[in-house]
Amino acid sequence: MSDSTPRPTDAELEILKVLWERGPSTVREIQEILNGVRPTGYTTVLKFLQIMTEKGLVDRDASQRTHVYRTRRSEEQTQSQLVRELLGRAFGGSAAKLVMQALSTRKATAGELAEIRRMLDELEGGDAT
Amino acid sequence: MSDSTPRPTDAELEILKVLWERGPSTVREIQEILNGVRPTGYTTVLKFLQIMTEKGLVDRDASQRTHVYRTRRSEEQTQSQLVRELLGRAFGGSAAKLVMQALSTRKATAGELAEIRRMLDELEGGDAT
DNA sequence: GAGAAAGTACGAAACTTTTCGTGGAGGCGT
DNA sequence: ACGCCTCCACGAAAAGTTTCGTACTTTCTC
Repeated sequence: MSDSTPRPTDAELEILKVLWERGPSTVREIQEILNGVRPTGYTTVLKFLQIMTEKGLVDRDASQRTHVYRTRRSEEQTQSQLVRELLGRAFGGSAAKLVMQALSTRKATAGELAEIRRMLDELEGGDAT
Repeated sequence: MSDSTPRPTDAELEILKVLWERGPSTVREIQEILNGVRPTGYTTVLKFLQIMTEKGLVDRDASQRTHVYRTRRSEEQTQSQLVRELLGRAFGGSAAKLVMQALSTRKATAGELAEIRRMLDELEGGDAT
C-alpha cells in the first residue's frame, strides 16, 4: 500500500534534497549545487540519476537533449518511509520511543512544540468515543 | 562529545538487538536466536561480531575459549545516534518534522501519547508551571 | 564545415556490506 | 591416544554503494 521503491542511500538523498528544493532540474544544475558543498563530479551526479531512474526514485524527461529529472516521491513521503523503516529496524516499532529520542536529541522551538501538541490532540481525540 | 563509532549497519543492528535483550552472549547463543527468525549461519554471526569488535561497537571477553560479546553502547545511545543522523540526513535538523512523521506513521497507544505529552511539558515549562 | 563545448551512456575501480567455506586449535568421550 | 565436536581466524565471493574515466552524440561557434 505504501512503498515499493527502495530506501534511498545517503548519496541519493543528497540529490533528492536538491530536487525537492529546486524542483525539476538538470544534471548540471544539481552538480553545481552539490559541488558547492563538497567536490562532486558531473558524471558522478549523472550516474546517480541514472541509477535512481532505474530504481524508480526519480523520473526523467528526455524529450530535450538536456534531460530534466524530477522526484517521484515527495519529501514527506520519503521522510515517512525513512521513519517507518527506522522504527522497524531500531525501535521495535514503538513510535513513542522514537519521538522521545527525537525530542531529547534536538530542541524544537516553542512553535514546533505547540504544533506537536496539536497533533497529539488530533490523534487522541480522533477515534476516542 | 557524543559518538565516534560508526552507525551500525542493518545486519549489525540485528545482532545488537539480541545483545541488548539478552545481555552478554556467545556467538552460538546469538546465532540460534537469529537463525530462529531468518536462516543465519554460525560463521556469518561470528564474522559480524569480529567486524563489530574492530569498529568498537562491541567488546569481546576472550578469557574463555568461548568468547563472550557485549555491547559498548546502550540501546538508547544507539537509538539517539540513529535519530540524530537521520535528522541531519533527511529532516534538515528539524526534530519537530521527524516527530510528526513518526506520530502520523504509526499510531501510539494512549499511554505513550500521554508520555509524550509529559515530555513536552518538561521541555516547554522547564522552569514555569 | 571543423572544432570546441556540453550532454548522455557505459564500464569499471575502490570500497562497504553480507554471507559462507575452509582450516586449524582445543577439549571430550571411550 | 583417536576421533569428534565446538570454536575461532581468515579469506573470499557476491552484491550494493560511490566515484570517475572514456567514448560517443549533439549542438554551438567561427
